[in-house]
Amino acid sequence: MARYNPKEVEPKWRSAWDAHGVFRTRSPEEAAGKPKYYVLEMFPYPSGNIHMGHARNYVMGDVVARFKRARGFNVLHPMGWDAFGMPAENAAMERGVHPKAWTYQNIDNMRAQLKLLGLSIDWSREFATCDPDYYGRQQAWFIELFRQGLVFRKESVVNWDPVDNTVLANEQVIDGRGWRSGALVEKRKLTQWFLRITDYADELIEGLKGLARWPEKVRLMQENWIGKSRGARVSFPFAGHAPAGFDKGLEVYTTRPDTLYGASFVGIAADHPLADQLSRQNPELAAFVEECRKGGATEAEIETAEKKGVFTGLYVQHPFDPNWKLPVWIANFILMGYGTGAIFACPAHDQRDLDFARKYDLPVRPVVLPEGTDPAEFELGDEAYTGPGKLYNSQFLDGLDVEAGKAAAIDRIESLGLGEGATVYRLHDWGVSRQRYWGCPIPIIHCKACGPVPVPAEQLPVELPDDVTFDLPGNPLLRHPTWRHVKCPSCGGEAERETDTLDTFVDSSWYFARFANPKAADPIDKAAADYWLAVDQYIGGVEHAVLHLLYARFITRALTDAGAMSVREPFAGLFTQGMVTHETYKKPEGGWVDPTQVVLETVDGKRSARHAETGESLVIGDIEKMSKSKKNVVAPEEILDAYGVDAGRLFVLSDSPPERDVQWTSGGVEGAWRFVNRVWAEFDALGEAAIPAADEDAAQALRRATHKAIKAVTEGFEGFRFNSAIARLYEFVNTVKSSPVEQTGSAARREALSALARLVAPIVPHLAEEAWARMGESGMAVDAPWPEFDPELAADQELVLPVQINGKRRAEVRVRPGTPEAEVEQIALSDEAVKRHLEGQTVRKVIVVKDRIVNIVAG
RNA sequence: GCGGACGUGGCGAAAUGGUAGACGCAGCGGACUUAAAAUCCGCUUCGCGUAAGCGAGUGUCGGUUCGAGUCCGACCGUCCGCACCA
Repeated sequence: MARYNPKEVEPKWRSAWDAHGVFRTRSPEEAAGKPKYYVLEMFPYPSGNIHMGHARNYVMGDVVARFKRARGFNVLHPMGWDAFGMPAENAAMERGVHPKAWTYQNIDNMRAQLKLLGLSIDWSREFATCDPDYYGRQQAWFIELFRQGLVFRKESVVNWDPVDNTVLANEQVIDGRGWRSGALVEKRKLTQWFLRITDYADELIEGLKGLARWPEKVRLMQENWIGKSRGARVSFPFAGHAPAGFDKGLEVYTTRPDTLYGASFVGIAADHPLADQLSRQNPELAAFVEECRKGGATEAEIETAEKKGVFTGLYVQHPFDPNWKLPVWIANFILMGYGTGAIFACPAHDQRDLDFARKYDLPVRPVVLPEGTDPAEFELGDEAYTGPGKLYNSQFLDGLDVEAGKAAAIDRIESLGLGEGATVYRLHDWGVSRQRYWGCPIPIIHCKACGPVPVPAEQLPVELPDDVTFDLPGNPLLRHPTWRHVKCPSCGGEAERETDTLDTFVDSSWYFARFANPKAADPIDKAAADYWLAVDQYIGGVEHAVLHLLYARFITRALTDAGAMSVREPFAGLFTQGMVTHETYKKPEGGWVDPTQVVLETVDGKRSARHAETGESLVIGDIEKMSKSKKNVVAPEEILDAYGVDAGRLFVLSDSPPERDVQWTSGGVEGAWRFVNRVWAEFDALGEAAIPAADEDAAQALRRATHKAIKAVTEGFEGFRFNSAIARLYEFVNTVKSSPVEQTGSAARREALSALARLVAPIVPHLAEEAWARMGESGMAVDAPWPEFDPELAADQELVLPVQINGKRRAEVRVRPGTPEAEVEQIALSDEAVKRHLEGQTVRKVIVVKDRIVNIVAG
């Protein structure tokens, strides 16, 4: 009996899988009749190394892929690299390596690391988004969308990251800081390329309803992000002379047109064009606008920020009453980026408006009366009333409830020609221009005569030049001596290439479709995409809940509408997995300590830590996501080296539900390693032939345990409850081990082990192969069909039913499954312990839940 | 402020409204060993009790139910997302 040696076993089986090409994806024809299943994990950025978080993500996907394979699905499980982006340029600037060399080197390194994990990936489909083969196709569809008007150019105020020297999308600004650099974002005016995601805003919200296998949380986050609101645009005509460009009045957006008769003033954002215009003549206004700009909508200072404003001196007319004049204020709480950047204020029914009105002593006029309130007694303190009620003080709206009032007000506004009902989104069009080198060149040529002209198809891909320098800040493409100087494809005149590159989120918004046929001449092979898409199970971190997952849904729709494929939702099932965390350790005087340097002890239930070398006692810190800065990182290689891949794969799945964070502990991985050995020991002890067991009852019990385990584990994998499935496997192994069926060659035992080898295969595939071979099976475990259970054997033959008296468990009775209620009642009532507890009481009622429980109500 | 999730032993966690704590970690006891490691066996929610057993127990308070960790309401706490969104 030899101890299981993963260092020999694991590479052997990986080679065998390779040699037999078992993970090569089968075409629909080859797979004849098998249903397809597309499993995909969010592809990694090639940062240089696979860390434990990657490992957990890819192992989860691999368990699904292997399980579905065994269950008879034709599986697609590919891998690629999200390879464009800033870190490559940072490396170039810091270390002088070329971004391309750095990236491909990292890919080679990480591919090798991933392969060590024994993943069932079809590596023949691999690509990186920085391959000209890939980004050239991206340029092709970009041009197609440009022709369709989904790509456009406009000057706008953009988020400028002063550290990365580039523009960021709204989605990439977090608390006013760049998502990658962490630098405070500045506002700049630039002409940029945009994708018209707002055209799909409604559809993107509607589509969420059909995504039954997405986490509710992610659907909500997307819905909130798109932020649809219904209301009205209303123009307030200027009283007297209208400022230049505002002949039609000042257009505001409101969701409460029913409260128009409660209007008190009209407010505009500090960066509203009108504020701009007025502050040029009025230093007081200019000073206020400047103050707002500085305070910025950046930080959490918003929370404490006081409502502030300044009167412009202008008045507008109320839309329903030309004689009613409302003052126009510039206010710091109005955002240019939402609606029209202008509002009408109804202080009685909006908290911000009320705060403002109280501060500047503006009128507060209630127009919504809560149910059952006397109009004479209804007064407002410091809290606006935003609830339901009947409109009053409102002329033609009097007596209507809020919803009817909105409709009536919109009707009137429309008939007066002053506006219309409108839907407004928080979502803005997606700015995709980045002033960076290491990205997909935007395939446009700017010609003074012809304007922006797409690069002709035969000139694609527009490749990045290799000879660039990173010694100066800014975009190296701008400094390249020749690259951008070209002839206009339209008129042949002197022209310039666009030097901006695409946001890397564009690269990742269609890669899943390219995997259907990564060698296709077209960006997307329609037949292949229609066969494989949607992705049946997508797995990744929740940090992409809005960014990547929203962009991918949008691009999929856009490309489908352009005829490239047929699917509208790219990801039918989404699973967001938790992170891998680790306890942190620090020196009393500060400074983090690597876990490998820490010795842990438990004395009288108290845990303590000390430094392995210096003996210095350490502080046990919080459990946090593994990160280099906290030094609480355990590299996958260390684990593979010590315990083998399988133990590592087992542990990352065993200790927590997959959607939750899992805490890495050395004890936990040792437990997984013990399990691997316990499983192997059973196979190692196996005899050759199948002979009848000596003990028929024990054999039957083992068979029952086997079929129960198959049922439970199968259900666990189906339901993404890997930790529960693993617990059932531990239980099963304990049962097999302690079963008195000691004849290692008995039929019942062989059946148990045959099932065990296949049940553990998705999680510990190398061990499963070794076990399968030990059993003398022909072929590999990876190709073996999933075990089926016999429902009769999986069911209990005898049940232990608890008997409760007044809800307290007092006894238990043994019955066969399916015993009729009346019979169970009799058995329960005649039980000695039950009788004892019922002494001196009358039985009022007996509830028997078949095969579950007996509850006797007595008193 | 708005929206959402969660709260169970020393720890990670299980429990279609039906025996709370499966499984694992840590701990304790034992076997094997000259010894240790490894391995194997047993115990391990808390309190009282030698034990059989009794009592308490899933953040707090209340409700629905024969029966609530699970459903409903209020509160407390933790985490996540959005945040002056008109």
